Amino acid sequence: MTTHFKTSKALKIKREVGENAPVLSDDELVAMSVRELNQHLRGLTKEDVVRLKQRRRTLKNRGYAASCRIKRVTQKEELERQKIELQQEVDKLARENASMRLELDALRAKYEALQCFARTVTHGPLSPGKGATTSVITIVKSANHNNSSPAPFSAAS
Amino acid sequence: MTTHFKTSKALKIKREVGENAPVLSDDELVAMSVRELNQHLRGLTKEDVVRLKQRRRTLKNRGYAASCRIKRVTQKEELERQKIELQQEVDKLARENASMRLELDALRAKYEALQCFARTVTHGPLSPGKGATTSVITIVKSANHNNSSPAPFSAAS
DNA sequence: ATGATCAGTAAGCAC
DNA sequence: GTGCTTACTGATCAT
Repeated sequence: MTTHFKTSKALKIKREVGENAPVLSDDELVAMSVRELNQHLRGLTKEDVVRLKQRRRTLKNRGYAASCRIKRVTQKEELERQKIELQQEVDKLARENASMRLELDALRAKYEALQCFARTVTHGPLSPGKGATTSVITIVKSANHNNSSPAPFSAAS
Repeated sequence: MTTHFKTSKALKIKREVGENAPVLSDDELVAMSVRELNQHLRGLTKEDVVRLKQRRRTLKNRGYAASCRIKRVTQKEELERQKIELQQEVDKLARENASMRLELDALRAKYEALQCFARTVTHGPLSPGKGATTSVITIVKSANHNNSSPAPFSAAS
């Protein structure tokens, strides 16, 4: 449905060419170097020179505008891409975080249970005195680490 | 829109200017309602009517284009703002994460040391072993236990 | 009719 | 002079 034809501007230039041959297409003109342009400028009126240069400038501007729009869209897409990426990272970290928090709480519970157990074992059978103010226990243990039974102590959560 | 006081009929100005009636500013024209416009359209040539309506349309378009540009900039700024916000959240979660990981590792070490200790106590003070590389574990228990602040249990290997 | 957006244009800035 | 950006414009689409 887009009205796109090769000759872009209907609003543009009136062509009272008569016998003049407009042998320069837009693509050619815009892609031309300055020196190439000067060759084609030979034998033209000062007005024609100005006119041709202006047409070249306009064509260049058309391209610049297109580049500018493409760049704008690209940057916006890039921004949205980064945003999604960051959001995914947030989700991932939040999941890790929750998981670790659970693990930490579970381990804390296990540790405290084991601590209670150790306390009962070490000075449970002994005379408790009154309030268990401070006790220092020193154990000498060997470096024999072949525990065949996996968990000698476990606390139900 | 700013010129909307009461329509005082006493200040009514006649504009029987014959055919010369261009005294309508852009702001007035663009802010005018259709009915107000029709009032100003009376007694004008069909061509003038078309011309005035076209000028109004152009002025409106000018405003639409400005809104469009503002919207574009606003959306881009919003995207960048959200991006910064997400980045900060990532940083915060990552810090929490690292901190928890440290805490978890420390607690695991404490737990395993305590587990070893409990094993030796429960299995009796035997374990002669052969190589008998020995390690000393010291436990200091006090009556006031807030866990995790001071290490109540320390292992030297 | 109104509002929004697209592509092209000239003006303006920066190099 | 070249390239980029902005405001404006008409065309076009959607409501």
